[in-house]
Amino acid sequence: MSVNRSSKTKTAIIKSAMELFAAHGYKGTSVRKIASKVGIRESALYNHFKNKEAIFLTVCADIFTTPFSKKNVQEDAKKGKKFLANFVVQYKLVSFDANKERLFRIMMIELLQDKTLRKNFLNEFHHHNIALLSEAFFVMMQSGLIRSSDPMFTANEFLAPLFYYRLQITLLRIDAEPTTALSTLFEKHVDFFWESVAL
Amino acid sequence: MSVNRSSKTKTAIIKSAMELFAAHGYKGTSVRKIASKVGIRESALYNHFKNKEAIFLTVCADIFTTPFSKKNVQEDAKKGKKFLANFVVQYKLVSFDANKERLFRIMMIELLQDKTLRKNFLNEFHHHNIALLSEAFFVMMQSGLIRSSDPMFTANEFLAPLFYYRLQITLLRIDAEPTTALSTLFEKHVDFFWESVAL
DNA sequence: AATTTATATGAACGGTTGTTCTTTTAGATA
DNA sequence: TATCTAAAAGAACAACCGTTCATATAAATT
Repeated sequence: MSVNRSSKTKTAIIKSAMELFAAHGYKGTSVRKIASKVGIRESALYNHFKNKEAIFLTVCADIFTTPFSKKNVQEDAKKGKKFLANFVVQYKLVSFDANKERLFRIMMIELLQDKTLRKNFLNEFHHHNIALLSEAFFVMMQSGLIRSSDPMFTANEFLAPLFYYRLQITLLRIDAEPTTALSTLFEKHVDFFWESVAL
Repeated sequence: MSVNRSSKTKTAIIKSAMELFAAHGYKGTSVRKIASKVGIRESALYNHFKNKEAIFLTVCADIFTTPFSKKNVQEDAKKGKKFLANFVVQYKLVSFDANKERLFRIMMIELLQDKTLRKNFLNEFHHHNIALLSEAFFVMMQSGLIRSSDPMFTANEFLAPLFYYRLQITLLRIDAEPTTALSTLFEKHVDFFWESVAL
């Protein structure tokens, strides 16, 4: 099948493009540099993608896919601290995943320039997590596990440090600097947070 | 004095350049667009600045100037919650200052692409605040105002949400969306945090 | 008022950008 | 093996980039 060769270079294009976009952003990445990295000419790219933006959109396709499902939140939240610990473990895994990290870099670079990305960040990334955590905290409050308060605000206070630590890790890893000191922050955050809300 | 006319256009260049850099980043801002916004030709820019980078560096000159001085921390920290409330008030003022907001946007856009900026962010922005807060929390712990813990970690937990809220405000304001819901988060954070650490 | 000095203009440069086109090449089909 | 098809190459394009330079202009100095 001719599909094989075609899809093979298409995959190579996406891979190379992702690395370049993550390093230099959309404007800083030219179609020639992508093609060169793949090992083909720039004109050959157009056999696989309509234009540069199409490449970018394909690269960014699952930039907001999240491991956090709303499924079973009502039940899982009753586990209290264990629920939060599990949430943080998954958040940490994503933070240290090479591919997810590249997408995170792209997101942070384009976040302030691309309105669509910005909207998706707030909806898919922020609000999704806040909604999930809010629901969980609401359950915990009703179950008497934590002290009563505004669940959404509690969710914000819990999520914010995770994002900040992830950003720091990303920044350090760009320059290949060690992140060992930061990796324990996630678990410490759960302990600190739980101590402050638990009844 | 000829200085007058010169410095007038130089100021205009910096102003226009800052707005464009904040909106479209370094690569997305051309010297022609800066000149056009000022109302002069691109060649005239070079009478005031050596090159594009010199304009950018001038714009970014006080990107990391902070209202938080280490002066009197030892004494002020003894006020406990009031110290934190004051810190947050200043942080909030900076977040809603139009000029500081533009610089913050530029910083966030270039942070993942410009190594120097990244280094300065970690040193001047992050570590500076963490050092200041660490010192304050250490004093509070010794004074018996808050429960003993790692001061630096406590500082991280206190600072992280502030940054996250500021980022959200920035993102919303780019699209001219209301930020009223977010403006109260700063004060709520102080209350929430103090309740979790106070003895 | 005449001269000097600094700022603005307009054209031009070499280079890069995204994209399109025709031609060549290589793999799949018959 | 001959034919068809899809991917690659190579050249070219118009537009834009940062920067330079000779020239014109307006302001400041004498």
